[in-house]
Amino acid sequence: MQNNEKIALANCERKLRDAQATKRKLINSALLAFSTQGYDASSTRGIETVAGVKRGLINYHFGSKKALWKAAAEHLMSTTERDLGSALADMKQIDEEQQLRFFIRSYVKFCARHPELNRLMIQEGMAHDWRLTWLLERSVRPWYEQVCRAFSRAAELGTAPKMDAHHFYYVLTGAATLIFSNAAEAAALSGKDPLGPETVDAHADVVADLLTSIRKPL
Amino acid sequence: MQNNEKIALANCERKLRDAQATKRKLINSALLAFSTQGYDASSTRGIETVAGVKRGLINYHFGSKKALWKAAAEHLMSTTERDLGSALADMKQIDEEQQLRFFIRSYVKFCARHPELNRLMIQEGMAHDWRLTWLLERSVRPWYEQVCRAFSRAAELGTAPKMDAHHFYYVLTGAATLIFSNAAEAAALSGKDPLGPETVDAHADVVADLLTSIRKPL
DNA sequence: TATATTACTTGTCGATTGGCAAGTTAAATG
DNA sequence: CATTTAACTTGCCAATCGACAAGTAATATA
Repeated sequence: MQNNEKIALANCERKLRDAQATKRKLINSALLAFSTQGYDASSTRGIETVAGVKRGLINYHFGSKKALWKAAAEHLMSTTERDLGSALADMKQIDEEQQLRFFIRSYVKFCARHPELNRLMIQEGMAHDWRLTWLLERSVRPWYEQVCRAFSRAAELGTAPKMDAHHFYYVLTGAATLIFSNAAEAAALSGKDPLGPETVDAHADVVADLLTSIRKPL
Repeated sequence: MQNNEKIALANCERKLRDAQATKRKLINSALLAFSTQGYDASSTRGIETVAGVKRGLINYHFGSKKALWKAAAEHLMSTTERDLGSALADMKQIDEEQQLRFFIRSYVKFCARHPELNRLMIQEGMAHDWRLTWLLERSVRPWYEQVCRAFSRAAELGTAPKMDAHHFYYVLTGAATLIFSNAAEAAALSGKDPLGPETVDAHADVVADLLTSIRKPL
């Protein structure tokens, strides 16, 4: 009896796990398509093919293309909050004068690990439809205010250059991410892999040097 | 006779001008669609509707969607070269130590006047297909080398911050353009028009201050 | 063992896509 | 005035789109 129950439970879990695996594969494939091609240019059939699953499973598991986009965006944003959140927790352990520099370097390295985040923001930031509204309320506005607060604290300490916080946000975001968002172009221009560890580290240093008014320690 | 000839010539020119007007309207509409929605998400029927012309005229005047893209991109790139070229000619008239600052401010203000340029580059810079190849050979590579040369000259004068030219290119381009490319998002976050003259001028100052190591004159 | 549920599969629908071809219209030409 | 040409118009085509519905197969439950 107990044995049968365990087997039944294991089967149930395996079945659930397989369904979760299908959803996970679809979300990863959707994220790739939506961030690089945009929402309208991404076909559900193409997303299913890249995910390696049968046609129709998007509508079965998510109900619609719109719901798939929301699930994929939610997955990306929660991943972002988890990864960047732990970096920001580490930040508070270090010397206050170095915090802005640490923040910027962490942000640049995160953007290199997840270029799909900024690609999606670029795709959806140009026109104001339901997807930009969703992104703004779900994560962009909180993140924007967090960056502005970090900048204001650094400005009080004198570790940030003098400028308006709004311009700082777009200078930081643009300077930090374009080389990764446009990796294909950057690779063709330089001959090097923009997402390789050396380039990422060098870029993080450049952006941090520019956007902090004190020099990095030896 | 001479009068008739003049009338005939005028009629001929009017006919030709109307055809040119149709092509111009289609190119402007195509540029808007391709830069904000991307190539695949832009429909030829939609482009014709926005242009206010009848269905079928894209294939009549350009032959195919691909040829329309090339014509629109060529128009944008020649406009860019003309506008930025005159700014760069003005640059050589001023004090050499102020040239990098003037260059950056001119570039930022141009990007605000023509956000479709950087939007198109972002759309096409993510994946390496025939459109990125076309853009690279037609204009990106020459412009990239021009920026790198301007940076190197400024570095010799000591007016540029110390960094690799490739990183300078992407820091400048990203910092200068994201606030305009993502104007819908930036407007929602700040409540102000990112393309308005005050915001553009403030942004040009911020980027120029950051990317030149000497202060602006009184 | 019979039934129900979950996960997946497949056929089909109406709408939209880019492109072609056979038109029409009007001005230019001889 | 007859003919040609340039500019535009429209009907149609195969392919693809998102979505739905009617399946199948395997597992869970009673």
